[in-house]
Amino acid sequence: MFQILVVEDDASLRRLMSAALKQNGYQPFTASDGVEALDMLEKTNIDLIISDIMMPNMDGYELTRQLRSADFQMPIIMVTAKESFEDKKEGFNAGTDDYMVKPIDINEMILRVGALLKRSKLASEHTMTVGNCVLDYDAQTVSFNGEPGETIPQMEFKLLFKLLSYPNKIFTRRQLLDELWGMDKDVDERTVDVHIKRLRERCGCADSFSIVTVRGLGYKAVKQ
Amino acid sequence: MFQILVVEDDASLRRLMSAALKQNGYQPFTASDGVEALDMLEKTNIDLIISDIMMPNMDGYELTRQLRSADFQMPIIMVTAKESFEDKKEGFNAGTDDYMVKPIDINEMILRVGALLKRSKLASEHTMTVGNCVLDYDAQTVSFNGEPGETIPQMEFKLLFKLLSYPNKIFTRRQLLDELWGMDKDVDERTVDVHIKRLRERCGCADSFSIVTVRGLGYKAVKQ
DNA sequence: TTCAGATGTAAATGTTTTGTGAACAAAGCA
DNA sequence: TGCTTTGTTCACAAAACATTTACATCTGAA
Repeated sequence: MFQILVVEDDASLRRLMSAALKQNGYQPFTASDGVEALDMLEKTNIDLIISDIMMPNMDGYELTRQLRSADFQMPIIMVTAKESFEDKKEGFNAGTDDYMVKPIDINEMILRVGALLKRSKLASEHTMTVGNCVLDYDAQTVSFNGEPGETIPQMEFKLLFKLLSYPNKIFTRRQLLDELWGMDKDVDERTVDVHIKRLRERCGCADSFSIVTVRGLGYKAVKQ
Repeated sequence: MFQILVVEDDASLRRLMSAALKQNGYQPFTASDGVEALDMLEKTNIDLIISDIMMPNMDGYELTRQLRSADFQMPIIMVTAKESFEDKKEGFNAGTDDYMVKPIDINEMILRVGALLKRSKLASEHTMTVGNCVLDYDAQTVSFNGEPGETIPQMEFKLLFKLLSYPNKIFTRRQLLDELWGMDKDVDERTVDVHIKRLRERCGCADSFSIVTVRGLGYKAVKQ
């Protein structure tokens, strides 16, 4: 059973979220601010966190940053009152995985939780197999036809992993730069092209996927 | 733009709901009973239905059942006069997604519509199905008969998506240029013809729609 | 039926986007 | 430090696509 931590200072909303999670087969834990949350994380094995941004003592961003720097890798859903770009930007910099805007739709929350857990479970298996190709996230290696894995450059690996995690989904260059390089970096969009080119060469022997250009939009991985 | 069908026999309430939806950026369609509603569903691509329960000819439950068995998957909000458990039970059995009790709070209605659309959009991953043809908005692909989708050029995709979103609606070339190319662009109207031609070739194997010329006016997609 | 205007279509043209090699910069390492 | 690997930028070639053009064909009103 997945364990989910709800960090929210409004007690009635916290109860509502907690009840909905329980009803959907998750085990909820709660905290009313970031300090309590960190404390709770010490004592439990949390799989996913839903956290408000505005909280006393320690806000959601700070919580996220502390978690990530303490090497906690679970998905984090941030809850925000305002749907502003600045918020999202700061959130993603801090290492957030998803966003919800208040007032929260409980059904939507359950859906997002399910989606993130599914994805993170996949990611936490640490390997991804696509046809004759195996990616190992920990070793940052790619291997074909069962041969010993080859360590490949970080950027190429991240890019490949991202694309293969969402087959068929088109990523714009900007999206890839934001998500893989980071919002703050000021890198030319053409850089993506170069990494894509190198990836294509490297994955020439892949039998079950290819990286496809969608002119005017970006790139996507297509499974064959 | 999301298209919402209001099924309600009280004309003044229907108008009120319709106006509120329009004001909030949705495109409302109306029907006064279940039979009319089914008719309307043939001619449009409705994203969500708000339906009264008590109506002449065919009540809301029956409508829901017929829709679900005809494989329509859009969310349905039921409007009921009495807040009885039996009602809700029957409604959820029939396949309803949400409930509202009369007298309707228009703001609440808009909120519920927004929430449901967000959810169904998440779940359906942005696809539109018309007969044997599936358009995937994220992947910009078109597929027929369940075969793997083919990525098609942006303009063709936008054009096809637009036409199929409003089956039977006639678009003038000027309208299409303004809405798909953008007001500012100064493009010859004949350009539309060329894209239409290419689309027709591409969609030759579509079994349930075709793109029809309306001489002197423009083009429309017709469901068969 | 005729004819003018509307539409279909192939091909030419123009524009934008992408691929790619090479050079350079930065980081990691012995 | 000097060497190797990785990441980025740039410039130009190549490709993809959009648009225009020119002409054939169709349509409906007179």
